[in-house]
Amino acid sequence: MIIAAARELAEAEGWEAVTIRRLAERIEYSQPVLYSHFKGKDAIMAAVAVEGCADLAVDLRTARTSTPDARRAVAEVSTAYIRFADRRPALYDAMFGQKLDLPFATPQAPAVLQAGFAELAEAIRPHAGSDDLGLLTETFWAALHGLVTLTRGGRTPREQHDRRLALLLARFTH
Amino acid sequence: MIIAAARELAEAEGWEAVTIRRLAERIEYSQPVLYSHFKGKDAIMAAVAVEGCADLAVDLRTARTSTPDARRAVAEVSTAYIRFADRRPALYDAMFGQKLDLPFATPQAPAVLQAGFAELAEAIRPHAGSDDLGLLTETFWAALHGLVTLTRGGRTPREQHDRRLALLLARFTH
DNA sequence: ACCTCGTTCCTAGCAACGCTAGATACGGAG
DNA sequence: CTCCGTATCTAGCGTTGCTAGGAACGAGGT
Repeated sequence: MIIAAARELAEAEGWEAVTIRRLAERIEYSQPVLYSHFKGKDAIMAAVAVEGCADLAVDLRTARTSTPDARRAVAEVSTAYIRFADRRPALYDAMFGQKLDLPFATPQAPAVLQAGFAELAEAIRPHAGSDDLGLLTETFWAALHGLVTLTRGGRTPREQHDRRLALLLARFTH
Repeated sequence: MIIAAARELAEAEGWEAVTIRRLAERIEYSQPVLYSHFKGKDAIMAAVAVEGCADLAVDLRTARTSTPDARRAVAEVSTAYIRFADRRPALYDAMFGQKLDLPFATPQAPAVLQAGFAELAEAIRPHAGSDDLGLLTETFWAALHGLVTLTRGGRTPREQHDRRLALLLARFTH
């Protein structure tokens, strides 16, 4: 209930509107109850983020397996990634925007997280050449993440988002 | 005084430690005085961010003009960018991390901001080929920004940062 | 039937936050 | 000597994350 309420509220009004008091009110318990389930607000956000990772992994997988063409697959995965960030800004924010004490690039990372990364890696693999797949995937991921955050923050005009993505893809596929 | 105090405090303890009360205490005035100079905390952060943009532009310029070799120039500019983000995390955060009501990719954008972007663009220009220089610069910038934020947020291990940058450069220069 | 005990939940409160209303001190202009 | 705009203050509002301490309640033993 707590996670669901936090997610709904965040997606509806943004994370700054998510307060312990409002969550408590919404689930019809008092505030201290939340602290007996989570260490604090950050832990609740982390839980929502993990849910979000699972969703993203699903999106990426269906995008990647939607076509046998290796070049189109990367494009599909990329647009799926960007679309996810675009349609679920609060979720994306919890996952990749904030400080978040989740183990990420380590074996203890949540499985859903590794699954999403693996989808990206599989899409990239045909274009890796002799480069290290893991590192290349991280680099490509960073580029996607940068496009998303700069556009979202208003640093980069939204209009030509597609053309920027095309430029990126042109440099990462061959 | 306000901007200087905010910047020092942010660089020393991070933005979450920067409160109006502490700033007021540090400059030895009462809190309302700050509100007669800035509309609110966000405006103070924006002012610090503009200062940071000027600093970054200087760093990028000296990096770009440090070598006549076009390929090395991009590399120098990139490492300068990353180093700036690494050594002044709070400043970088104010500039590109937060919501920030500054005009960015418009003619009204602060001159210092456009100056920094122009340095990036000049470094990229020799490798643009037939691509639109502005869009390509934005894309490259996004990739750098992604590398910075993912590493900073712990999403990507810091160790092989250099190799990731090398991969990125290999794809953006030719 | 009664007492005990762990669990679950609540009311109440702390310290800190961003921000604002209203009052006060002070200097130059008439 | 008065007036008035400016600069500054004290005090306080409403909100935040989080916690201390106590009340209610069901299971288990005597």
